[in-house]
Amino acid sequence: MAAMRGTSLEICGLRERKKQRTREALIQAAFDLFGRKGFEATTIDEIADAVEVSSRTFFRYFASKEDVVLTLQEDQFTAFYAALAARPPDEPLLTALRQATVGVVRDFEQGRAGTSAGRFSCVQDLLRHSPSVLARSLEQCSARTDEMSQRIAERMGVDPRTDPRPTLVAAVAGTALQVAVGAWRDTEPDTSAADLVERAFTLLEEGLNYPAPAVSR
Amino acid sequence: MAAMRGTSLEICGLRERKKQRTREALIQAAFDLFGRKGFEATTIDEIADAVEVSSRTFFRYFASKEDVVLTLQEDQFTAFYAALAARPPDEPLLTALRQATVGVVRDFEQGRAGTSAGRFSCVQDLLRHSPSVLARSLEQCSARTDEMSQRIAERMGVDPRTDPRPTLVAAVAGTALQVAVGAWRDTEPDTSAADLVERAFTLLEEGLNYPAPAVSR
Amino acid sequence: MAAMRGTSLEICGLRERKKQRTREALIQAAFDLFGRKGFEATTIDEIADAVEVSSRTFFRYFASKEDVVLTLQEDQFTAFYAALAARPPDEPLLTALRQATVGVVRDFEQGRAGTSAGRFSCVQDLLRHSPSVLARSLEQCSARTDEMSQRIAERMGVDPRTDPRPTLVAAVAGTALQVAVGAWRDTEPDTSAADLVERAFTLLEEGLNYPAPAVSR
Amino acid sequence: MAAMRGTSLEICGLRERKKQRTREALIQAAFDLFGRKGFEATTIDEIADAVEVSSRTFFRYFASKEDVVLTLQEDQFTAFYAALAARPPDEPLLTALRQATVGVVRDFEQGRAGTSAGRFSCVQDLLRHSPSVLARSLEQCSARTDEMSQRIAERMGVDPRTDPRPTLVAAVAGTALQVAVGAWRDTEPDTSAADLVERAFTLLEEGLNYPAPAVSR
DNA sequence: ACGGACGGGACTGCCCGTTATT
DNA sequence: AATAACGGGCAGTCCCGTCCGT
Repeated sequence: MAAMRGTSLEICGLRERKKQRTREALIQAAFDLFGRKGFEATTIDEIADAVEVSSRTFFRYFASKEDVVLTLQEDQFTAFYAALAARPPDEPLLTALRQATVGVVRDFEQGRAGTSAGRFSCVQDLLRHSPSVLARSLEQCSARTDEMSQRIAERMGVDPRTDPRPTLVAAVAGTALQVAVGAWRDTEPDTSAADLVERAFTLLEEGLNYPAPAVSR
Repeated sequence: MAAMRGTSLEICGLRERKKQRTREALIQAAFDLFGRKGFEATTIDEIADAVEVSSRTFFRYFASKEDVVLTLQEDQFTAFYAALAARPPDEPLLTALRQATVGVVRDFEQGRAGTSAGRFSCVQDLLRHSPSVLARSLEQCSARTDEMSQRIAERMGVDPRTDPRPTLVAAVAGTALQVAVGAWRDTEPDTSAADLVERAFTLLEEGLNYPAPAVSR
Repeated sequence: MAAMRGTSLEICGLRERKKQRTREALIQAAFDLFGRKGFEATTIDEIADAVEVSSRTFFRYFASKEDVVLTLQEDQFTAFYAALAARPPDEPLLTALRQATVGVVRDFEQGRAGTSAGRFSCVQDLLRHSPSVLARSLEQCSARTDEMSQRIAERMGVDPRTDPRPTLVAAVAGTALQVAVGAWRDTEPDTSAADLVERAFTLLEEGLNYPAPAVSR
Repeated sequence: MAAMRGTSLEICGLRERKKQRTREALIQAAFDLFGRKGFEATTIDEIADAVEVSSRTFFRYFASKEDVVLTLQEDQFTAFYAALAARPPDEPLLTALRQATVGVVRDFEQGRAGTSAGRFSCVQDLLRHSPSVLARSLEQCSARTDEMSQRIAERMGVDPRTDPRPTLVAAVAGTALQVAVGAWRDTEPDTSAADLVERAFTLLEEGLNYPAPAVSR
């Protein structure tokens, strides 16, 4: 009666399909409105109206207005985990993180990563101009730090509950990414975000404990 | 009518004093209620009622409920800037940051840093249990990163607009602090937060690019 | 500085007057809509829209939709307590209750008892057709029964905690009133409710233990 | 497909039995939850969850949350009608009502009246602690007053549409019952409800128009 | 028959602009 | 002129009850 359920791509029921369509429509409508009127000026009722559902339904799909935006980050995290797992196990840690991160950023930047990729720069704009989105994004990132720590600990072959290094590396790597993306937003539009990310991780690899300048002043 | 306003220490007017008292009373009442009923369960009306002002007045002193909590962090940043400036100029960068940070944390932890210090652990509890407070705190921290970058750039003798390193170091140092405080919250109550902070910065100084384990499993 | 505040009639500020007007307008609009569409079918938004305030404002004046209706009962209770206290102390109990009740009903029925009186029959309809209003009304009445018992006990010169009679009389009198009003709703529009109430109380005074009919059928 | 459905006693099918079990389980779960958290605070979802059905299914059995509670009272009314019809026709009215009422209460109180009887005191607890349940119950009682009036009118040999007395007696008798049960809830657990009911009806029979105390205080 | 999705209404809290009061 | 009360609007939650696919 239930033939083969397992692959994540499987979209058997009529019902599931409708849900996916509603969800995607909400995201699309939200991004449209955000782009046109700004994030704070867009009300949830407007988003819901655009898709012709009730605002109540919006909340069945997203816990808050910010969550629509964060959907994209979810995908990025997922992609990152896959990329990290694909790195050769004998690579030094930060090198592997750099390679994985840069690869994911490049994919999203160039729209190679599915539906959500095309909204990469749009999300960056929102993060730039809407404090509450930024706040939620930061929150989500730190919430993900636990999972990141776990994966890094596995790579290092240590226990994250006793060794503080995985957690620290996870957090620092996340920060480096944020700094790089932040810098990217401040540059000309045609700069490659991936390049800036690569540079930031390279600095990390080289160490940050810069000596005081030889000639003081 | 406004004679000589300039020095920040000036607390001459009767009016200013009353404002300070109202402000402090609001903070005190807020922390009392937060401690007793939790952050989200406490309404602004309750805080205002406890001090016998209107809730509208609350908003003259704080932009939001979260801001009451973040008052403390302001003090910490201020203290940190002073501590960093006091480090000898020939110290390597991360070493100076470590010394400054550890000193500030130790002072607050031990209640040596004025009125707000005694609420250090209370704030940590709020950060732990109230997502919105955490979000605002993270937001505030990244907002402060610009100023941090500037100070670090001065120490390094470079221009933060062309050299990405100060910004990266500022962000990474902030992250290290957060990770350490986060770890501290998960330990027994009598652990020293300052010690954990020191350890995190020491790891940073040593570099994070750990090699892959010799025996691959 | 504050000249003579004490009388309940005092309505000095422009503000208070506006509040009273808003409140009264909400009540009026609510009753209009209830009358036209029924209680459940009327939404708070509609009431608020009719007065051109936000629905949020509605809730500043009434805790719930039902509370609009119960406003009237408050006035009736207050009037009744006054009327009962005014009866000569040597009147038999049910007689005093009858006189007080009939007086109050007559005043309300004829619109002599302030603004709310004109809505007497409308409230009765609501009580009849809207379960949730009835429920709240009954709740309010039972809450008031204690107070009624107390007043009756005082008149009887007994203690209501040991003597069951005051409570019984209070409840029975309330029931007689309800029955009379219920019968009145089923009659032609120009019947006097007060007359029916008077008749019901007279029956109570005469005793209800009717003998079986002499000729059984 | 539906073999022989006619007699109400017929409980042949496996399906019907399951339905009865579900229904009974819902009632039981509802009463448990009402007792523990109160009526209002209990949601239909919780009741449904406790029986492991969807809330949708709940609505297949009961039109609303209140209906669960009122199930029991239905049985009591039915029993009362039977008891009243069994009284000798030459008994005075209130006497007959007293005998019938006391008998029914005694049966339920002692669990002699089928499944629902065992929940008698449970329902009383609900009536005691949840005003809204009480309200609903009163509402149902008033709804039943019409039927009661009819039966009483038959006994009196009059027409209830022209003679107000049957309606008044029906309502007053219901009130007396309520007052008695209310008083019973406030006494020690082992008091007999039936005794209190008997006392209340006796007071009614004696008349309530107590003279003013000879010595006015 | 069942249950997930949905609609929609009640209600609350936060925050802010306007406006009356002192 | 300073202050706070009032009102508005939006986010967000909860719950009831229905529609429709399975």
